[in-house]
Amino acid sequence: MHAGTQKNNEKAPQDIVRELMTAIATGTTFKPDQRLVELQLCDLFGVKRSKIREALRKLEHDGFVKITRNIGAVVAKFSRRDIEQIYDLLGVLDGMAVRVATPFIAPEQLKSLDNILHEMESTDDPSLFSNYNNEFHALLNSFSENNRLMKITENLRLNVSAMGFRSFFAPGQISASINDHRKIIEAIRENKPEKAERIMRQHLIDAKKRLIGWMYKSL
Amino acid sequence: MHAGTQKNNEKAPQDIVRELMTAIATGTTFKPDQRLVELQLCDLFGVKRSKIREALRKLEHDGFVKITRNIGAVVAKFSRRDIEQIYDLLGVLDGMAVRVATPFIAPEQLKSLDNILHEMESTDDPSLFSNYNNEFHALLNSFSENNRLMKITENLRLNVSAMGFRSFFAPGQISASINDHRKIIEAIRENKPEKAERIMRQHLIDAKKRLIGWMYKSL
DNA sequence: GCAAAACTTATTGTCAACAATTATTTTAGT
DNA sequence: ACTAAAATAATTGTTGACAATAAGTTTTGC
Repeated sequence: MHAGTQKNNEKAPQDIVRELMTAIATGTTFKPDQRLVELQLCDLFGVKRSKIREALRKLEHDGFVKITRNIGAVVAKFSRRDIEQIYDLLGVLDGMAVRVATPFIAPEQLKSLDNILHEMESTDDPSLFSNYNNEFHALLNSFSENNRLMKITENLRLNVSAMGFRSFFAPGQISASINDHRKIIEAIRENKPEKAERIMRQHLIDAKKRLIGWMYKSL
Repeated sequence: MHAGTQKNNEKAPQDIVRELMTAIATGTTFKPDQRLVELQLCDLFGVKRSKIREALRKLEHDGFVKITRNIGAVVAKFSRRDIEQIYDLLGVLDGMAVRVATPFIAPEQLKSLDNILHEMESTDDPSLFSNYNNEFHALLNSFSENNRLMKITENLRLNVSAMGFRSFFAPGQISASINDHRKIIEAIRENKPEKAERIMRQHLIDAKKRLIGWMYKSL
């Protein structure tokens, strides 16, 4: 069925944002610096221009596109500096989350974290691994019961994905990540918030270094 | 160039957001739970409805209003939990900022921080003090050269202001704040990033406790 | 042939009218 | 006088048309 004919109406504008966001984040449909033409998106998503415009504004606010007046939206391109900024922020925020959450994490919650870790251990597909990794951190952050923190970190992670490469292609990233997560779970089990925070911070600093080193290895 | 003069039109939509944001944040014009009617805002700002709508969406995204379908925007109301969340986040983010910045802060930058501190010492108007306080933290955060962090913390601080009370009415807040800032500057001068971070964190934890204690003193 | 100017097309920005929904007032019944 | 239903008004949501601007194409002058 063609784009125009929606028997029963209405994709929620929120869904458009989601779809566009993941389309950008996975990099399957749109690439950095690509221009996003409103009418084309209308066709693609089968909605009217007002919805698309609204969605694009939200995406701009979240850093996925850059909108220039009379020119429109282009997919954001991230610099080395951007990557460093994002990982630094994730370090302190994820660290805070695990510190706050640790004293209150119930055994079954710990178990669910452990389950995700097991999934991570049983795959070597970087893309799949990345999904589990995001799941792990998102779940852990949710235990902090700070929904602002949740939203910020979720957004930062999506931005990382939107950079167009898979972080876990960097050599050593996967095994180091598994190791770190194991240590984090251990610290939670021991009910040592500060220790968990320290490990989490270092975990993201190391990931940043490995990633940057891999991306700019030729330099 | 102020509100009202619409001979030649064109107030940038960005300016509308700013004005509305500060109007909400200062609490002079709008109060929590107040409904913001689009046409009234059009009148007030002398712009068309499309601009207002766009501005309101941005404000919603930043947490200043809540938009409900077919009802519209109402000024956000913050709970005790919100305050705790915001201060916790500010603690780790401002802490990170000062840690990252400390090794690179030049003498004249330190001087400008010191100048703001002197201004803080020479007033006892809580509202004015609050402005200087925001200025201090914003300047310090800018030295971290992490513009994402800048944006996040700026927003969180505006949210604090939007709560409709002035944080520095809480007893002891002003003198304790001056003391903490002095210690932070000292740590920067000694070039001790981790120490500065620790003090900054504690600074915001203490502020949170004092504020919460004051707000809910009857309990 | 090439650069600049003029023209054409494509795209975004703005607006006013209308539709859909919610809030308020009036009316009717007991 | 009170409640519930109906009617009215106020408000937000959506759309298509048009204006303003940028991008692309052809023409012109040299």
